[in-house]
Amino acid sequence: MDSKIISPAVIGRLPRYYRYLGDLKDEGVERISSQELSELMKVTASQIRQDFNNFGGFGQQGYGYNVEYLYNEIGKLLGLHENHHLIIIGAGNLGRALTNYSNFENRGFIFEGIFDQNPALIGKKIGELTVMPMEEIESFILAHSIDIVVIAIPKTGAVAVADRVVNCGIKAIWNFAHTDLNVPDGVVVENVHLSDSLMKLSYTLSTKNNSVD
Amino acid sequence: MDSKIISPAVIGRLPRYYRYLGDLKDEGVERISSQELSELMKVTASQIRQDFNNFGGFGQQGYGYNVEYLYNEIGKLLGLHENHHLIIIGAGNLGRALTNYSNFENRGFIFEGIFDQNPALIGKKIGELTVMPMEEIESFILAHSIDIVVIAIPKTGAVAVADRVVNCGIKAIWNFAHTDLNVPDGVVVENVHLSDSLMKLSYTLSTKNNSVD
DNA sequence: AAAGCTTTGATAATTATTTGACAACTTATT
DNA sequence: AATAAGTTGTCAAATAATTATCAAAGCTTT
Repeated sequence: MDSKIISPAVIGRLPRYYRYLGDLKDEGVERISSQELSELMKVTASQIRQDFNNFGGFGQQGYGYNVEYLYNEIGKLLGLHENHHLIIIGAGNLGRALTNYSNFENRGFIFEGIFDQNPALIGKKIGELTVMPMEEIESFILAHSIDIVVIAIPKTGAVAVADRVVNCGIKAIWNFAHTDLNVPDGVVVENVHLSDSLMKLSYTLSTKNNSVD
Repeated sequence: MDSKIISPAVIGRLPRYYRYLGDLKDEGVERISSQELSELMKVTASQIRQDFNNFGGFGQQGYGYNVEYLYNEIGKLLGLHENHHLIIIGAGNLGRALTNYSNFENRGFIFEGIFDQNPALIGKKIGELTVMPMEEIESFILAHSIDIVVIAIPKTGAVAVADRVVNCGIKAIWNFAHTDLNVPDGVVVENVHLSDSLMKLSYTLSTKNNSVD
C-alpha cells in the first residue's frame, strides 16, 4: 500500500526499539517521551522521532508515546503479528543451538523441521524435531508452508541449497554460512557472518592497543 | 601511531574484503583490479579504492592489487596477525556451538576456557575444554592472558558478568545476550543479537508481501 | 476555560558516506 | 623508444543519514 522506501538504517534500529519497549512494558511503564527513551537507549531524541515518523508517527504532542501501543505497532512492522514457519538446513552445532533457542518461538518463529546430509544424524531427535534427509527439503517446504529457510551448513554446500529452496518459492533466507548467497530479485537474505563479527571486534581491539598504549 | 579515524562503514566492510581475497588467493589469482573485484563483490570500484585508501593504498597504478599482499595487509588491519585468547561464558547450546566452531582457530582466535553456573555442567567436556564454575572467571582471565570474552548466557546475568570481566581489565566483549551491555569508555562490545537479525528478515518479508502481492 | 508546560512532527542544517571523474603513473605493445 | 591501454589515488559532486530547531498541538493545572 504505502510503498514509501524506508532506509536500511531505520529498519536496522527497529528491533532494538522493540526490545527496549518490551522491557518497559514489562516494567509497567505506560508512557515515555522521546527524550526519556533517548537517554535509556543512548541515541538522540531527534533520531527516535525521525525514525518513528517514517511510519506516520505513533506519538502525541505534549504526551509522548504510549509504550504498549508503540510496542505493538513496531511488532506489526516487524511482521511479528503473524507466525513464520522455518526449517533449518544443517544439524551441526549451530543448527542444534538454533533449534533449541526457544526464544524465537515466543515471537512467532516456529521451527518446523531440520535437515542434514550426514546419514548418521538422520532420524535423531533435536529438541522436538527429527533430523530429515536433504532430499526431502522441497516436499517439506511445500507441505508445511515454510516461509523462512535457515542455512547452517558449511559454505561449500550453501549456495547450492539456497538455489534449491529459492526454486521452491522461498523468499527469505537466514544465512549463517560463511559465504554470500546469490539470489534473484525478490528474495531476501539476512546474513549472520560470525567470523566477520569477531574480526570487527579484533580490529577495534588491535587499533585501540596501537593508538592508546 | 597514525590515529586517523576510520569510519565504521569502512571497518564493517573489511572482513568481507578479507573473505573474498582469501578465496581468490586459494584459487591462485595473483592480481586483481578494483573493477574486477567490484563485479565479484557487487559494489562500486570507487568504493573499493576509497576504502583501501583509508589505510594508505595497497595498489599500484596500471597494475591493480596483488591479491596475496592485500589479503595479508587487511588481515593485519583486522588484528589477525596475532593470536587472541578467548573464554566463553555460558555452556548452553550457543556456547557449545561456538566452542566447536573450529573455523575461528584458523584465524588466531583460541578458545581457552568455558564457564557455566549450572553445577550439572561443571566438569563436563565440550570439545577440548572442560566447563568451569563462574567463580573462577577472574583468576582464569588473569592466568591465561585472556583478551576477548564471549558472553553466551541469557540476558538476566549478562550485565553482571560483563561488569566482572571489565573489572578484570577485559577490553573486548563478543556479546550474544539479548541485551545491551553498558561498559566504560575504552571497552569494545560487538553484539550479535540473533533475534534482531531474524526480525529484520521478517520485516522485509512482510513488507514485500504487502507491497508486491 | 484559560494559561503555561511539554512534546511531537516537520523542516532545515549539518555531517557522513558513496559515487563519479580525471590526472598521474605503470604496464604492455609496436 | 615511443605510444597506447589500463588502473590507481585523489579530489569533487552527489546522495544519504543524523542532528538541531521550532511552530503547532496536546496535556495539566488552576
